[in-house]
Amino acid sequence: MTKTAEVILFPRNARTPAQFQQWLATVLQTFQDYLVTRGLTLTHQREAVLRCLMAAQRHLSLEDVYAEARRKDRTIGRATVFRTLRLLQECGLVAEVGSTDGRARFELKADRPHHDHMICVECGRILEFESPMMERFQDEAVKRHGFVALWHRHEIFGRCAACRRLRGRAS
Amino acid sequence: MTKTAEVILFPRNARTPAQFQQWLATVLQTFQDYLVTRGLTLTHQREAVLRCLMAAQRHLSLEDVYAEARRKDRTIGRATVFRTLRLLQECGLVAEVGSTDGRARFELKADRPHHDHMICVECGRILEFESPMMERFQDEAVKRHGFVALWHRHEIFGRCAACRRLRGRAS
DNA sequence: ATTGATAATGAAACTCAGTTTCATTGAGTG
DNA sequence: CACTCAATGAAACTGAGTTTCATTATCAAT
Ligand SMILES: [Mn+2]
Ligand SMILES: [Mn+2]
Ligand SMILES: [Zn+2]
Ligand SMILES: [Zn+2]
Repeated sequence: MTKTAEVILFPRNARTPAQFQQWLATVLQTFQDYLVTRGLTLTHQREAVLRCLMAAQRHLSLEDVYAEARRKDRTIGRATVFRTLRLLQECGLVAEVGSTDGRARFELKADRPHHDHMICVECGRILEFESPMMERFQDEAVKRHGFVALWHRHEIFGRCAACRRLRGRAS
Repeated sequence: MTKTAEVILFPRNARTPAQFQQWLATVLQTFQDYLVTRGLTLTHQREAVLRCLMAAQRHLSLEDVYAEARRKDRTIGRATVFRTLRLLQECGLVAEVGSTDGRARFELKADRPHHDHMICVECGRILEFESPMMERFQDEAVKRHGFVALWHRHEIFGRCAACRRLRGRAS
């Protein structure tokens, strides 16, 4: 049987400031291109939201983004953050991720391959992993049922290694 | 490469009335056993909620169960349905399933093996399938990260065969 | 039967993440 | 400078889910 390859994607590999700027420029361009097709413009508020997500080393909630963006610009509104997150999802740059506390989290899809999530019910940490074999058998299953997949969500809830070590043998 | 085995579980295989009664008795007993350990009792309201889920040929929302149970007993309350659904989840008889309309759906885990879901974004239909291979590679991935899985949710959103036929070539 | 303790219930109120409204501001055009 | 319309943020609204609370059912011990 073929070997599975999995990779932890967070924390994101360090980028030099120069590399970050490069990446930022690319992603901003992608966003702007989308906005143009909709007759919209890339405002500084919209850019701020995107920058927050790009700088983050974890999955942010709407409220997280709002708080973070607000540190730079005291007047930015929750509504704008909400609307920008929707735009970013529409153009495929951002995806929603499950959580254990009832608040949706968001992640950049920009520069990363598809992956699934393990979510720790203890500490809320989200572990990202890839499993090409799982994706492969999923494709098979979908085809077999004449279904056409648009997107999927595969989230495994449980306890992460760190929390198990901390709490001892109790599961 | 090994062949994957998938089975559509809904609509549930027909049961003779006698078989249904048998099944009902078993499941009710399981529920009651759990309630006893908590010092609670199996009331007729609680039984009604469970009966609704057992009789249903589709995934019901809280509101669905409430409406259905209400047809039998005009005074049953939304709060009781809510609380009963929670009890049923706690004892492992019922699980929550995703949806496309923002309302959680529930399904009996009672007599069925683990399975995942394909959810049609067009008609809301929920297709159930099993993929032992997927589960296998999932287990591998989980172990590799020192994670302990408690439960998981694997939901594929897209268009079902029926809706694609209806709407023509457009995806 | 009567009492007292506690489980159970349902109507209504509340929560809160998410979403919309609306008056105002800003950016661009002729 | 008008004029148009995208964009914004404060505040109001929404609605699934959840809790509160006054009332009712259950049942064990008199
Ligand atoms: Mn996947
Ligand atoms: Mn599964
Ligand atoms: Zn953890
Ligand atoms: Zn469909």
